[in-house]
Amino acid sequence: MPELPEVEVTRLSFALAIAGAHVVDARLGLPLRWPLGCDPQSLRGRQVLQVRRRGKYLLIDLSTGLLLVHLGMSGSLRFGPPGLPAGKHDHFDLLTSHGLLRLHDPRRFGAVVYAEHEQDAVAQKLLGHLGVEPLGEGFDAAMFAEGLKKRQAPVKQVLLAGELVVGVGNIYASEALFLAGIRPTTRASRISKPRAAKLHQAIRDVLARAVAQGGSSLRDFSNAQGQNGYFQLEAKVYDRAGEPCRVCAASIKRIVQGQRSTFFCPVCQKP
DNA sequence: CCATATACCTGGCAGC
DNA sequence: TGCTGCCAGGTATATG
Repeated sequence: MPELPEVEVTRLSFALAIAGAHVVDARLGLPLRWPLGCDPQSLRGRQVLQVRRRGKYLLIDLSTGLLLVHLGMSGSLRFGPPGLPAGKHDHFDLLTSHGLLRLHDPRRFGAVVYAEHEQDAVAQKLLGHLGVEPLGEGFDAAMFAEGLKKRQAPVKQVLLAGELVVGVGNIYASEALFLAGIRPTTRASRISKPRAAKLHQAIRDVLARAVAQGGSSLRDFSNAQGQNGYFQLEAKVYDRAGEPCRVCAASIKRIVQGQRSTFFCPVCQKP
C-alpha cells in the first residue's frame, strides 16, 4: 500500500503527538514479516524521542534502542486514545502516555523490528542497501544519470528496486515515468543525461506533490489520524488501463514487469 | 555481480 | 448466495 508519500504522511500525522511520551505497554498480535526481536514488555518505561523516516521505513527512536516500522502492502498506523479493543488485523500496539500507536495490517507483509542501534546488523540488513532519499539533498541529477547508466534492467524496475533512489513504489514509478515522457520498458542504461534529469525532477515533483495531497488512498490507506489522501484523484496513468490519456487522449496501456502492473501512455512516453 | 522469479498473507471483486 | 480465479501500494531471499 504505502510508498514514500504515504509513509511520510503517516509520520507527519503522529510524530509530534507521540514525541516525549513514555511507553506504558506493548503487545503483539499475529506474526508479521519479521519477529520484533525483543520481549514487547521490555519496552515499558522507555521514552519516545522522535519519529524519523528512511525510504519506506519509519524509525521510532526510544531513549534506548529504536523500532523500525514497515507498512508492507496493507499496513497502516493509527495514533489515538487507548481503550479500543484490538481487531483481528491489529498486530502491534505501543501504548504510551500520550496515546496508543497501533499497526493495522491485514496481509501482514509489514513489520516492527527492534534494534539497539541503527547500525546494528538487524537494522542494517533492512536499511543498509537503500538508495538516496529522493526529497533530500543527496538526490543529485548527475549522480542519478550515472546510476541509470550502470543498469541494464527496464527503468521501471530500477526505480522499484530502491537501490538508486528509495521510496518510489508501483504507483509513483508509473506516474514519474509518465511525467518524464519515458517508456517504463526502456533499459535504464539507454536513458540520456537530459532525459535522466527530467526523470529526476519528475520523481521529486510527484512525490512532493503526493505528500502535499496527503498520499494516495487506494483501498485502505489513511494517516495515523484516520484521514484519507487525495493524490489518486490526479493519477495520470496508474490504474487507468483503457482510459484516455489526460494529455493526448490515447488509450492508457497496462503491461506486467517483474510480476507487477505498469501503466503508461504509448504516445506521450517514448522508448 | 546482475536480472528475474518466488515467497509471504488476506480480502475485494468480477464472472459464473 | 457462493464458488473460483485474479488482483492488490513491498521486498528479502533464492535461483538462473
